[in-house]
Amino acid sequence: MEARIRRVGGGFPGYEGPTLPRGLRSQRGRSGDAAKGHGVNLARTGVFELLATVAGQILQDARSDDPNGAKQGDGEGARGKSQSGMDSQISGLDSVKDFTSVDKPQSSGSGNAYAGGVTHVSSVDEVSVEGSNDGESASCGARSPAQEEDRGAFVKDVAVDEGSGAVVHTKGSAMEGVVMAPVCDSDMSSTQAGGEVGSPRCGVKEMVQVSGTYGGSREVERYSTEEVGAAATSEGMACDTAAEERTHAAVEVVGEEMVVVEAGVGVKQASSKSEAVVSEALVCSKSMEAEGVCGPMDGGGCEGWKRSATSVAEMQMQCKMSESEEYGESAEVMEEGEEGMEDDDAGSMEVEVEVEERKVVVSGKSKGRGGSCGRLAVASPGVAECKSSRPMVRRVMSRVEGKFYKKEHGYGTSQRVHPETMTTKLESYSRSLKVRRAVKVAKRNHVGGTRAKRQHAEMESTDSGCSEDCGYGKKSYLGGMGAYTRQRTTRGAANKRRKVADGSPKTGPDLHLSSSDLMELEYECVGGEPPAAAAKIRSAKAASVASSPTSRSAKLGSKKSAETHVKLSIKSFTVPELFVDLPETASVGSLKRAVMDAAMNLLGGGLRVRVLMQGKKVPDEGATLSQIGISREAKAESVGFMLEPSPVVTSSCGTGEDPLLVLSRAANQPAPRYPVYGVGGVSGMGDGSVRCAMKGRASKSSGTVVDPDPSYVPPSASSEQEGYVEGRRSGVAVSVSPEESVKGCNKHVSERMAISAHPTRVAAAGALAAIRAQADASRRARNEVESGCTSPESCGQDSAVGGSGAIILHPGVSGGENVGGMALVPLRNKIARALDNGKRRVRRPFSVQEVEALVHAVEKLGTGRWRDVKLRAFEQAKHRTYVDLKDKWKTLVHTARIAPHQRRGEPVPPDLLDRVTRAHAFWTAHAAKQQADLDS
DNA sequence: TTTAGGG
DNA sequence: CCCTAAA
Repeated sequence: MEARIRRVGGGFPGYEGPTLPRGLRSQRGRSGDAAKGHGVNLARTGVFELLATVAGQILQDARSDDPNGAKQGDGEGARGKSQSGMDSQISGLDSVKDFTSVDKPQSSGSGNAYAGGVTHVSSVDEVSVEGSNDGESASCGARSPAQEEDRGAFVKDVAVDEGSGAVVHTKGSAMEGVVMAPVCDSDMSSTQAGGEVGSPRCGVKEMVQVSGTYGGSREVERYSTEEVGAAATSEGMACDTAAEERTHAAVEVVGEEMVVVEAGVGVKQASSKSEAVVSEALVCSKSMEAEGVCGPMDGGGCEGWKRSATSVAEMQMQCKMSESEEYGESAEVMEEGEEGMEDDDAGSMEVEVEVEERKVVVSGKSKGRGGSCGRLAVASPGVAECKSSRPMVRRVMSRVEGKFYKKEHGYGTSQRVHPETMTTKLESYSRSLKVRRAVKVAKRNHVGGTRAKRQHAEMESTDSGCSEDCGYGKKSYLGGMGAYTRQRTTRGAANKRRKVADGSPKTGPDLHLSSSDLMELEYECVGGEPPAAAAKIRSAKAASVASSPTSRSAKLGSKKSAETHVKLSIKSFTVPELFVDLPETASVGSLKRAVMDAAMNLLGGGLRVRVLMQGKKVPDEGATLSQIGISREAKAESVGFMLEPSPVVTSSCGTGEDPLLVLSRAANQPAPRYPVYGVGGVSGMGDGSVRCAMKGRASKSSGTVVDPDPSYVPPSASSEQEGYVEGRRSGVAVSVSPEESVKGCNKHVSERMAISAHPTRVAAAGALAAIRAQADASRRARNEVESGCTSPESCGQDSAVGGSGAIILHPGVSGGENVGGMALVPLRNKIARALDNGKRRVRRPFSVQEVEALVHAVEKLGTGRWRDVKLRAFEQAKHRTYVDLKDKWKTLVHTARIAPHQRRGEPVPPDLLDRVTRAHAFWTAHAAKQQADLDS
């Protein structure tokens, strides 16, 4: 009886949350699948990113050459499509900056009409917005394919990079270095991605933001602007970062109501002169009504400029457009007669930002409805500090709607916050070194406290690249096939039955490694500078710990610090031979593509990382590094890594025996999805990460759980440090879930290769050469100002290679498993549906952020409109179907009713459960009433 | 395809 | 999460 009636309400009385943009409905036409089809290219990209991640530093030089380029996500080249550019924003994070005092601009521009929505933050140094426009960079990863879709969702993450030169500069006056970065939130919902799911970009370190959001997070959006100090300082490498200095300012908007501005200032050398820069970001949040500044436009979404926003004006236009969309939605809503409250507009927001004790830079208040555009100005008072490697953790207290959320920010990191969940903590840090890409972000959020533990996975962890579902960044742990625990349903009785399986989760499962985490770990190893990244992480954790009950992370962190770290520099991976078959008449471009395809397919088929010592495969997965000979004293040369196809067998993940890490799932894996990116933006949550399930190992190895999907940010980047990973990637976490990624983001990626013997073939060497050539080319291109990639493909390739820079194929060394003399033929399909194979999807527990997003959406939409809930809050979370959301709601309702000690899994904040209870009661009553009315 | 529910 | 009946 309930069903169907519910549509009417606009929100239940108790619901006070900000309203989300509803533009989604308009999408109704799109079938659920809409999401499914995007991003073909992305998929590829994602794969590459994975490789990149894994590979780590290859091609460093390339990067080092161009600072700007470095930022980008690179791997994405594939994406050819436009959107990618934006994502990268995060990348730049690493750079260190100082705050220099800048005061200028506060006033600038602010004259806007928006009702109070303007916040000014002034940051020192020049601020530029970094949008990764570069074609190359295209780190799209961050964004989930979904994001790319119509909606403008992405906008959020847009950053304009000056470095790229042409790009956006609007006002450019260098002098001021002011850059306007418009942000649009097209819809709250869509945004997240960055997360997610976005993007999940796989493992993109830099991309954190993306969509990770999970699902949904549209509500929170984050913008970050980075500036590259054009100025002089480029040389000061001391800080390790690259020459360029950047200032990173991120603004997050949650829902409409909240705007958080995060200003990260890279530390630059003190000596360097810092010029005050002001960055202003225009944020058009949907909430902000178009009324004000932005005029309505017809939909176009912000997407347009993601890629190459050329001018501010355009951006603004975009904003407008996006806004209009929302409007449209509202209108629609009205038509439907929802009485509810559209909270969207209402509310006031205050943001307080505390930067390293420096002062609150921003404090703004915006009030509901009126503000169409908010402008943020960041002023950074202090002088910069340079702590080189150390990440600074800043806490930002944001008060939204009377609630405070703490956020911690690492240097340069920008993350997306899950829309609804303010609690997400993001931390991004960038490592300097030559390679900046190392930046990662680990986010963690927990309101209640996450119990996830993170361990140093050492070599084991690898999936970095993996998962990002578009948007969310969460970590999921893989229980392993066997370990998989069945979710409890709301029914109480059910619990008992399946308990057997559950046991594991609690014990070991707590540990979650997010892809981002993994990345970090790797870096730690590689960089050896535990201090920097590690420290950051630690600090972040510590901070997070404070808020979370469980202090595991803290423990881990401390423990970790005590250990001796091994520094490894991975220059290349050995991969199985790849053969491509081309006619002599084929063009070089064809060759490149063929190679790329081969590589991608290989990846798509699932790769594992094998550790080689003295050229021999390391068999014992459980052995410590020191046991197998990897120690500080050991020669780096003795250690090698090899990428090999993961076994077709399902167990790749679960098998603990092999020291291989599965980068991507084997085809037969349950969900071979590769998350490409997280979301865009914040949403970063994009999901895209691929999750590698490290089955069983979690407990054994201590918690190495890989969470594939950091990307999604539920709202965006909800990657949690511990709990999730969002791929988060750098600022935003994006997590990708393998499955989703495939589905949503990259369908094609998942293809597998079949091998067939073929007479003519081009040796891998040739392929490698081609790849390298491309990498070089891409590198160069990067340096150039803006590279427009004309052809998506080529672009994609380049970026993928160069950006991720990671993978280099070595023909000579083929792992034992190579297929000799065969041509790789991709088999398409298949991966996508694990279920078809009878496999169960990998379990991906909802993160607090996701829960928050879900609750928020349900408060507004009610139960019985799961599709709308999905679109509204989890559009970018490809792995969350409306059925999943419905199921989750069911479990939440149940959870709220049982005693806390009976609850399992990551604790859901009491306040959230209260909201669940209230919303459930409200909507149940509402449905009953509706039914009664009908009956009568 | 969505919704609603049982499992 | 899965599976399915209904719609």
